[in-house]
Amino acid sequence: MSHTLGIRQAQKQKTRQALMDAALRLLEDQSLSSLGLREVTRAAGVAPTAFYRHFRDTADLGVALVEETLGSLHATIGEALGDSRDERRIDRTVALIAALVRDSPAHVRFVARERHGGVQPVREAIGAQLRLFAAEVAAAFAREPESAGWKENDLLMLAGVYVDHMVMTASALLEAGPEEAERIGSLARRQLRLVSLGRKHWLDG
Amino acid sequence: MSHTLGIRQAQKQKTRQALMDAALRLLEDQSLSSLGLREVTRAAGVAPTAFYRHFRDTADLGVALVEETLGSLHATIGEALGDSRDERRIDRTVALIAALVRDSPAHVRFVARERHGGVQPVREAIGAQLRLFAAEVAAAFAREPESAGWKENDLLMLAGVYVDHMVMTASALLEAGPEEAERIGSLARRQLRLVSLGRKHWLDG
DNA sequence: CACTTGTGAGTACGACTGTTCACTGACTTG
DNA sequence: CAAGTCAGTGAACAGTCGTACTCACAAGTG
Repeated sequence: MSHTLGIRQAQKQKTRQALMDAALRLLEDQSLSSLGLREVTRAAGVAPTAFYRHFRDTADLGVALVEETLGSLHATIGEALGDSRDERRIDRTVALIAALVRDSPAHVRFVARERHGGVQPVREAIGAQLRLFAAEVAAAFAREPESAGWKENDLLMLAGVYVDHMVMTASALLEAGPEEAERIGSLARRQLRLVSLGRKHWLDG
Repeated sequence: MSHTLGIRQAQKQKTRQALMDAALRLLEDQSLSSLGLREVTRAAGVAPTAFYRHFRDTADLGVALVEETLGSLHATIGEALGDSRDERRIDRTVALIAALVRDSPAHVRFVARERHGGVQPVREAIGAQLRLFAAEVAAAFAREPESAGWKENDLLMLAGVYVDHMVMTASALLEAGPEEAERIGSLARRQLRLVSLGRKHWLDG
């Protein structure tokens, strides 16, 4: 049973999680580049020096937060894209984004904010994850008969539009309150339908 | 001749501009929420207290930077969108973005970064400007015969896709070096063409 | 001319920052 | 059960931060 972590390891993980949770809460109204190490430890109820047992600096913590937010999302998104009927897929995708924003708004806010933020390693971590998503979306499209005749490059282009659009929608849902969620969801679905129409006629000319 | 500012006013403007330029340079590798007042004045070669003569705080300076970056862009963008031929308009739009990024990368980086950044007043200022752009783009589309039968709401939806896409392209051009500019420009043009195809067939069903 | 106004300089303050170090005490291992 | 490991502590370091003062001086006004 190598699964059961020792008491020691378990408590370490707990402190690490406390630091990440505290950081995420503080990041709701500031950027990572202004997040102080002491600030985080204070909010987590830990001595400042304990921070170094888990992260090199706040940028390192940021990268860990990216992993936590986006790392477990690949399976979910692949599932939603598996639907072959266009209308259904759009509905499921938008619903997935809406659920994500509803259930963990702080995580989503963090990623949207730091995607172009002032901390390079975090920007790169997010960029890498999003490129991964785009590749998966492209692969899902490639499996459909509609994609016959498409160049791989163009499939990636299309996937890029989808992924960018998801991030934009998530961000819009965040900035608006829950009362506007339905309006934004409807807007997002129409935009995806527009893109989907473009896809259908891509090879026409 | 009320145009000629007094020597006094002129020097004040000069100091103000020096502060904004210094801030913009510092913001290339950090976010506004971590930008210090002293940091800015030090870089501008001015005493810390002089800052208060021009701005209430760094957030206020940020709003001024938004105005400087986006305020003068409305005319330019309207001109590019005036072209009625689809292909030409796409080329001109992408070229405009590329030129903007080439000529004032720091300004563009600032806007892309703070659009979802940690300083609320700046986020709102950027949001307001982008909504203004979207309205102008929608108005430009509305003038074309292709838009007959379109609901105003759908025109705004289409315009939103355009504006979001411009920001994304600008940001992508920033993160990649100049050697990748052509590849990203080509990608952006294909994505706009996809959207344009969707537009043509929007009323088909 | 004297007078008001506003700009920028200078100083000082208390609070906060990241990082280092020696240390404790609970858990793990032989 | 003893020895070793190591997450977390608390004190001290040299900085930076925003802000509140006072002050000199130049520009515009009557």
